[in-house]
Amino acid sequence: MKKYLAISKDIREKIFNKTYKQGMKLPYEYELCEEYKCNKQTMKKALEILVSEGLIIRRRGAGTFVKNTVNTEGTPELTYGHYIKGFTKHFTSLGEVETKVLQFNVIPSDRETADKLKIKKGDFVYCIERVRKVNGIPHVIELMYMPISVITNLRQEDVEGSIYTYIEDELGKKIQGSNQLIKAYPSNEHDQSNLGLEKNEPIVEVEKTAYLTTGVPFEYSRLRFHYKHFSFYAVVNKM
Amino acid sequence: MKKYLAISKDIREKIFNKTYKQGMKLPYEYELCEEYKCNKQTMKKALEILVSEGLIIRRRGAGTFVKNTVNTEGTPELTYGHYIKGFTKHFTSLGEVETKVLQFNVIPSDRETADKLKIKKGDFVYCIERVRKVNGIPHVIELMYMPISVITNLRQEDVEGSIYTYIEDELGKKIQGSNQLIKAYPSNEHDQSNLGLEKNEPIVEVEKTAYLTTGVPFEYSRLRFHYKHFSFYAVVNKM
DNA sequence: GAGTGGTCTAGACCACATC
DNA sequence: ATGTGGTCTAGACCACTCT
Repeated sequence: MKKYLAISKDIREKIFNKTYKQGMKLPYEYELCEEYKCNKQTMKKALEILVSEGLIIRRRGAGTFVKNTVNTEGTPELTYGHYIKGFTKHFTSLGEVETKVLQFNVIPSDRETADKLKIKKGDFVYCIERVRKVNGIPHVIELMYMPISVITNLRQEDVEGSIYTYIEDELGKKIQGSNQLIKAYPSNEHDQSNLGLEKNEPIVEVEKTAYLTTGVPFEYSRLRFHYKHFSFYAVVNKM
Repeated sequence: MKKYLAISKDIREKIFNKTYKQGMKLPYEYELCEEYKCNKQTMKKALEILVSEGLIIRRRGAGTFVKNTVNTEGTPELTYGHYIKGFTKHFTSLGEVETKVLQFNVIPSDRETADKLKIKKGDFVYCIERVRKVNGIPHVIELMYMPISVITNLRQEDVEGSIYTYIEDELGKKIQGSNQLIKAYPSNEHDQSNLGLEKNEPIVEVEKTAYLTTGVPFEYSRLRFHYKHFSFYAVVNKM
């Protein structure tokens, strides 16, 4: 285990433990270095993680403090947040994940899909449409495109389960991350019937391009969430 | 200017310049160190910024590469994104910002507002409701609460302009950041008449708690955006 | 095996808020 | 003026990818 991750984990726990309470000043950097037997830079890196998570703030000349706004009760991390591991792993803690496959075809890519996936227009892609439910409640309609040259031999049974698990465990490829554009729209009839929405109720669309550690894009998708099952929590630190 | 910011700025420009093109390998770390006459750690910090912006990826044993998904044409940064500087500064490049004040009162805080602002229920807060327009087009209805003990002597003319400018320039206080929860909802009649929405069109609500560098919360607000004028771009890197 | 980037240390000096 | 956290350097060693 990397030292800076171990340290940040320990201090994070102390914040949730209320060993370090809201608004409280943490020991000075050099004291923490002694406590954890590490160098200044390592401690800095550990604390930077907690800053980016919105748990602490650091002020030159003053010290390091637990933020007043920390929610030490239930973590609000049921939110969309860092959804990179895929739907299954993200929601599996909440209940039973079910998948209904609406479409599973191989088609020639159109201009936009080809652009996003950095392939040639007309190159074949999987076109997958699925409804994902948690405890029987529909959360999202996923419309995904994946190049058959990258994600090889995808089968119906993989599509009914976790595609990300297939990519990582079966194909042995590593996922790097994704770019996501989040917007809201009025729902259409397709959304309404599949997600159980009223006519005036909206969806939140996430347009997502995901790629492997090699830099190769492997997924372009449009995820249409029931508005009640989408929230995004962001911590914004100035500069 | 900090060295690592200067370096990351220069390399960022080279990516947008196409001096470094999509998918291209950057020089090795030690070569970049020589080029910019800096230490390994400083270069690492500079490149980390570009990683977090989604412009490059680094792979141990392989090298540093410009991402294939970089949009080197128009920056998509008209998005909500890092909206910390406040609406005025964020949108001022897009056109003329107008503000219509619907409410400007001092009221006793309710339980929820007091909790968020870490004050006692009943402590007085400014209650401000404004419609913000860009080039005459309404973008958002802002409903804001600020403790009168923190944001002192706010006047009608400040509320008609930029409150953030008042806080920083007149009061000389520094803004640290904010926590934001983003969700979509069907619009109500108030939204429809003020934002020019049809009955079936939604809004995106941002629930925001902002605080000063001292850790003191100074703003709790609910921003209701016209759905066409809200988008959020996120780069998610695994782990 | 060669060559990448990642982690960690030790120490000098700087910028900033107020102990 | 003091004492915080921030930046920068120099160098050792480790982990991973690609032949």
